[in-house]
Amino acid sequence: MNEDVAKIFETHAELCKVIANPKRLMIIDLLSKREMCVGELARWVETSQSTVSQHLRLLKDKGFVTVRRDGQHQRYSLTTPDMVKACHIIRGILLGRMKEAGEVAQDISPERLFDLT
Amino acid sequence: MNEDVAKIFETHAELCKVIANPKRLMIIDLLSKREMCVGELARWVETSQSTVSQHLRLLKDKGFVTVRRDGQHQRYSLTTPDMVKACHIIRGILLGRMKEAGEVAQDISPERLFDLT
DNA sequence: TACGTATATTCGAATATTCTAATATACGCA
DNA sequence: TGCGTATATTAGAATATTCGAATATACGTA
Repeated sequence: MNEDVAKIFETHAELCKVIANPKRLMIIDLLSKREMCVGELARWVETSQSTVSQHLRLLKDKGFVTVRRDGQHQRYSLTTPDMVKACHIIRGILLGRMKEAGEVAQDISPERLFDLT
Repeated sequence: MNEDVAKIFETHAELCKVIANPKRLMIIDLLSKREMCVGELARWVETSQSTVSQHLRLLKDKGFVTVRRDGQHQRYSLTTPDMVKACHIIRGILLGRMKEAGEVAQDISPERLFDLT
C-alpha cells in the first residue's frame, strides 16, 4: 500500500475518534446551534466543568472549534459544519434503525435532540 | 437531560467508534467498491487474517456488513451506504486541510484511495 | 490588592481498544 | 477419512481513552 494512503486513513481515523464519544457529540450538537461558554455546555451535557474543558481542548486541537474571550467567559463555536453533516448522517442511520425497531417516535429528527428554544 | 436523548448519543458514539480505526476505514472503503473475502481484505489492508477477521466481526455486530458463504470463502459486503457517505465527508474535511497545507495533490479525491482497477 | 466566578491543567484509577500468537472450526477434494 | 486452505476465536500484553478530584490560572470588580 502507498505510504501516503496509509497516512490518510490514519489521520482520517483520528478525526473520527473526535466524534466517537457521546459527550463530544453533545457538545458538537449544541455548538451547531449557537456559540456557548464552558459552564453552559457543562450544564446541558450534565457533566463536570473539567470534563467539558478537556473535550473542548481536544476539539480545538483537532480544529473543530474556536474560542473567543468575552470577559470572564470563553465563547466556543464550531468551525467545520461538514462535521455536523457527517454526524447527522450517522445519527440518521441510528434513528432509522430505532424507528424500524419501534424504539423511538417516527417524527424524531437527528437535528432536534437538544431543545434550546 | 432526557434519558432517551442520552441513550441516543451513547449509541451514536458507538457507531462512530466503528469508523474510528484506520484498518476498519480501509475495509469499509474496499467493501464499498465490491464484495471481498477475508484473505483478500487482509492483503489490501496489509495486516493479519486474524486482525481483519476481528474487525469484520465488529462490523457485522454493528450491522454494517453481511456475509455469504461461497465454498471455502466468506464473502463480505456492505449494508449501509450512508456510512460510506459519512466517511467521505470526513475524509473530505481531511483532504481539504491537506490540500490547503500542500500535503497532497489538488486532484486527489476521497473515493479513489485504493486502486482496484 | 483581595475576592468571586470562569476556565484550564494535572494526576491517577477505571475501562476500552488493538494487535499478535496460538488454536479451533469449516469446507472442498482426493 | 485425511489434508490443505480459509476463516474464526481466544488470551493476553501494550496502549489509549475517559472521567472526577484537586489545583492552578485568568478576569472583573469592589
